[in-house]
Amino acid sequence: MSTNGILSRLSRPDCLLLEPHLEKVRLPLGKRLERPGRRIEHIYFLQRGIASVVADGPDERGIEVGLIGREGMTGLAVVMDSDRSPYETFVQIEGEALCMPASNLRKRIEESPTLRASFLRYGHSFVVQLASTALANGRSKIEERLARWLLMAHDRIDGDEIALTHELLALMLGVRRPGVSDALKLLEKRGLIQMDRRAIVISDREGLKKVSRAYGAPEAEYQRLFD
Amino acid sequence: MSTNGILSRLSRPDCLLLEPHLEKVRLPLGKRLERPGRRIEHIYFLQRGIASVVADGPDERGIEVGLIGREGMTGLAVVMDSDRSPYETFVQIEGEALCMPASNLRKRIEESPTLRASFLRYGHSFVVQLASTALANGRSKIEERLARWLLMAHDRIDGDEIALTHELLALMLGVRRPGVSDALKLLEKRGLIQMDRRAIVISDREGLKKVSRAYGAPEAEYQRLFD
DNA sequence: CGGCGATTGTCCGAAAACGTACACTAATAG
DNA sequence: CTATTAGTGTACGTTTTCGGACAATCGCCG
Repeated sequence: MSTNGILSRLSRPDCLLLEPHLEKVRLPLGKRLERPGRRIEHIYFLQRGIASVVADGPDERGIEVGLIGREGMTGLAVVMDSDRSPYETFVQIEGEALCMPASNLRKRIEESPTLRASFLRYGHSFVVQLASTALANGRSKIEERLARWLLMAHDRIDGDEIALTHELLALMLGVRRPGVSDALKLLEKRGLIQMDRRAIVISDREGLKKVSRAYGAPEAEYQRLFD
Repeated sequence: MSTNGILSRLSRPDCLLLEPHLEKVRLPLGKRLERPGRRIEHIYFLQRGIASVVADGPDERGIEVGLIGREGMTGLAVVMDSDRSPYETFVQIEGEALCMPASNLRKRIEESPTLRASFLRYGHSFVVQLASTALANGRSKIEERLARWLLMAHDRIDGDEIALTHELLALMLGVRRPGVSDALKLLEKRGLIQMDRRAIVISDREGLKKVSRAYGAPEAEYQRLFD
């Protein structure tokens, strides 16, 4: 069922439990899927595109703490028996998702322990992603964090072209825009990527992995738990 | 029951469900409560002292991503239907905990939805803490991150004296040791802390909060969910 | 009391990232 | 086809942090 990593791995019964509530929706660029401190109304199982979870300090600009694509879902707070989170989630690269009301999800995971377990396991891999972001932010330089981000985005799209601007990337990483431009050029010089206007093409994944030291842990955890 | 923030807020029945399995243990400095990639054998509900969750890059030194004290528990991965995590958890400031086998916890949370919900809610506040660490690591300078760490530690101890060395703090924050010494002196000059050998005394919590811009979100979330 | 190890203070040059400004260039609209 | 604008390249001095070294100091043990 679906091209979503969580849904496609559900058992037949769990699948049937959700199906009546799922509705296909488009995810236009910039659409807000969750707002900080506001009740979560809908859960999105992404099929295409990328959403960012962004933390804002009290006064200052935000920084991305998590990335969600076709492997995952939004609204983990609901799975964790909460109903909101202090962070914002919005569409970074347009796509589609299957959407369902949070209240329905809450009921379904009470009915099916295996369904709940699936969501919790994804939640665990997301937790590892958060920790890995904290590690990267604390110990890696821009070039390395950029490589990590590109790899994570690459995992979540079709093809090798990631369409976004340096400006956006800078916002995500919480650094200056010229810092991103410089780092990208370094990666290009090493033959790891190519740059077009508004787009980056991944040409050497393995090379990027060597550059980015913090990539891999969440991905390994996801695979361990789902395969 | 107990001085642990989670346990003390459980309902009577949930309490009785856990009590037979809990055993009081000492937490000596440096004790490893979880090892990266290894099966989690025991869950610890801290009563006193502080444990650190540390992420290590493949080759390099680690960095702290989370802090656990009397408000919380270790072994969240088990609650998330996993059995291990890629990160290490060890005792940073000695204390005591109530300890139970992971297998028992797994069974109890299947028996009691309300018990599971309690753990999940704590898990949510911990997720927010991870995100907040990622924010601080990405956007704050050493002095600000240090203020945040001191506040988080202060929340988890009795009194105002935090006993540890600059060296340890540097490891936690993922920065150089002299960087910590310098930042501490800045905080001392502002009258926010006092320094003894191997110890730091908090003298102005509110002042520290002003310095540390990333403090507060996880704490607010914990309070919202538990009170 | 003297010595020793652990802890902290201080300094150096170098690297990384900052904030800001401005020129250039490609896509787009009129 | 030109004018406009978003996106990118580049440059400046400054701040922050790094990596490493070394001196000073404290607490403890013999």
